[in-house]
Amino acid sequence: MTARSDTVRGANAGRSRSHNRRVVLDKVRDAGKIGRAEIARATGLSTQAVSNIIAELVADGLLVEDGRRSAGRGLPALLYALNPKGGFALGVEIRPDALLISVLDLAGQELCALRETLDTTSPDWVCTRIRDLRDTALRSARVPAQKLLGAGVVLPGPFGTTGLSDSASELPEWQQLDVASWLAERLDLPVMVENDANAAAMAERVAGVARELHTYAYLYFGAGLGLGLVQDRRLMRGAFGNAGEIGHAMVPGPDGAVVLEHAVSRVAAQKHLARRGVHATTGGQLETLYREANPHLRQWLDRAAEPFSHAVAMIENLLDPQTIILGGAMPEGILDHLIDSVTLSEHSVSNRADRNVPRLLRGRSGPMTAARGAAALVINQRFTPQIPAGH
Amino acid sequence: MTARSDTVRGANAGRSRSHNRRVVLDKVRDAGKIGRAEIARATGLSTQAVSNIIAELVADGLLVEDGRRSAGRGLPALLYALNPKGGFALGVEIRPDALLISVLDLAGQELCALRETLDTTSPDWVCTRIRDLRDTALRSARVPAQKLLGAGVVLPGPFGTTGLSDSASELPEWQQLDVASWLAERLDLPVMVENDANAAAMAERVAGVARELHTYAYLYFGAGLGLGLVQDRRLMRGAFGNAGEIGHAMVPGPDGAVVLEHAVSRVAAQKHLARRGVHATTGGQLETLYREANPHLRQWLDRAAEPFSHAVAMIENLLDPQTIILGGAMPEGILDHLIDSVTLSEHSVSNRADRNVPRLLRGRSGPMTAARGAAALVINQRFTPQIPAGH
DNA sequence: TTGATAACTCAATCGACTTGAGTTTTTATG
DNA sequence: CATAAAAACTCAAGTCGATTGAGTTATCAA
Repeated sequence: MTARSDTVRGANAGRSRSHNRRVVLDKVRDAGKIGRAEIARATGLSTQAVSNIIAELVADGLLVEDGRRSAGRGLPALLYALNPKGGFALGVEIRPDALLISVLDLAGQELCALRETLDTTSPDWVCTRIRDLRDTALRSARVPAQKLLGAGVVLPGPFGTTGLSDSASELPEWQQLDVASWLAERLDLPVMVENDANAAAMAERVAGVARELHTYAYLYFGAGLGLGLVQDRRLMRGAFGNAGEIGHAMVPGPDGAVVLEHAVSRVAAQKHLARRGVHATTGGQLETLYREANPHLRQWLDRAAEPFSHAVAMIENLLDPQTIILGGAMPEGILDHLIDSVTLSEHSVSNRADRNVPRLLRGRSGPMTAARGAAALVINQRFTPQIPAGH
Repeated sequence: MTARSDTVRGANAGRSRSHNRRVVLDKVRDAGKIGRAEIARATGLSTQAVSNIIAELVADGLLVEDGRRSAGRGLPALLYALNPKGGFALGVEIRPDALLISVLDLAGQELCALRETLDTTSPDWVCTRIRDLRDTALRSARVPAQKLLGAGVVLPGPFGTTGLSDSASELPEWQQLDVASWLAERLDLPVMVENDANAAAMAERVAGVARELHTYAYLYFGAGLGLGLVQDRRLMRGAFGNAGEIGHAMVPGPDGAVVLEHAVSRVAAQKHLARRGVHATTGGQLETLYREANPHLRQWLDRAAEPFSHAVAMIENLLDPQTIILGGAMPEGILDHLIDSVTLSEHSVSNRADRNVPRLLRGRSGPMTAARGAAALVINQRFTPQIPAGH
């Protein structure tokens, strides 16, 4: 499914321009407002080049002029900012039981979120549903179709047939398909496909706690537990697109080694509760139980702390991220509780004096993170210089 | 020590050319011999552009013409190959007790390897020793100094003050220093600094089992256990250059959770043997014990298998590499034994039908891997297109 | 023998960045 | 308050490097 880059492409004038557009957009994005001269200094481009690129971006509607700023002597700089309405992205999350749609603007604001239950998951049927929901969403968000920059699609990983494939719960009919090009043709849009954790990581980068981070990990609570890895602004996907399958790692727990996601995940919590006669099928119910300080849930949290701490230590030492973000389909209170209850290893490369970000953060994107992240993939791509790869 | 990229640089004609030179070199390297037209097709450049670049590379001595190849009709292609003598790299490994030097040619062949015991490790003293050994090595390898492309330096990680810093065993005087620029000035060469595992990973890419791989992990047996991560030809260094500190991960073992490198590392084996009255301080002694089927060593290997298997599973599921390479200061027989004794989890993203590389490989670079890898960093850099970053 | 095919070269063109001179606006200074 | 320094920006020319298209050469197949 996920072809890997075996050859890197050469550069030419056109590809330089496209790279430089991204560089400029990225700089504007992270500065908020910024003048040409400052961009030129930061990027090593001449002010003239920046001027030309900005003129183009303004003409395309991606940037807008936004005031002046005087910094001491000299002509005050004309500032530019992102035009949130300059482009939009469609996010699609396909689950075995439901279809979720999100529309984001360039600034990462969610303009519309839709959800629909799926009875069948055949690609053709799902595709017609996506098209319907897309149209509904665009109407409600008042977004003209031609301003859609692309679509991101989240499918349950892992991709390809691997030892983790567990076809019962997943989307067997989709595994054989080159989803990106299949959907691109039918939606008439560029399409990017990712797993939930990677998408969620991008949601936080585009409009969440990771806005100013370039290297971080995102622990995604879905059915199981996934990890999205961002290194230097780009997703680390591994050789086959399946990096981050942390849920199956064995970690030490209170009663010996356990599979991480058997100890720390929403399903794990629900099973723990069910065995004690407490049934919580929705996130809302879990949240209520947490607020009511349900003793069984507390017990589960207490038992989850140790394996969770080991997972955090493992991620820190293997990946040396700026921070680890927690999010996904788990009530915020519970995520915060996990963060508070973790034993942060002193024996970690992340235990450093000069850090300016907490070692753990809770994400902001809430339960629709994956669909939102799917759209964020598209937006992030516009802002992140790529090494052009593959054919 | 390791400044991180906060801004990506813009492209211009000159930087495009430098990118394209790397792209062409990389293609020649992995094809062995190749003609202009094929490079053009593979990279998306015009044949004319490839011609110009090749002319430049030939003039610089990096490529040589190497025969013709006829593929059916049409003019047979003039083939080009790397000129191994077109450039050389110096590799330096600085350990608390010794200094190791390696000189590689462009093809990754080692022309000279030197080792010297260090009594003191003050930067000034070490620097003079490096200069001396460099001169000796260049003389013995008959390499003119002006053909040195740069120097790679391996220092014991982790970099910066972290929870893993264990200053007793390391090089405290070096921690405060910006080693790369400090040495660059004194050696009058571009200098790159990495930890041992990352360097070792590059050694295998430049002239070992990873020649044709782009995404893999390297488990490095030094004093402890480190992990070098290569994703899409580039080292994954984490936010602070300390990614891959796997040795401190807690993994399940035969008697409960253990620190991985307490179970699987050269020091672990030596301690195990010492407790049983067998003293093996050198790699050679370990190798002899292994060949003699020493029961204590066998017992250690048996006990190491489980934690090692967990580590492998963890790496596979977190990073989805093409393969995991084992190497470093551990006798080959023992590495092979570990590879044979590992229980490869079926429950892994690496368990896939379409793989064409074994899940585990032993590296080829032997005990001087890190110094050799240091030099390989320089060579790899010439071949690997970079996203230009930072100021 | 002849034509198709492929690799390669030459010369012209083009796109995008850089350079340097000049304009405008603001602030600091005497 | 006048003036000079400083900074942002624009204009026009120059340069670098890739592309394009026509032309040459060598090989193979019919």
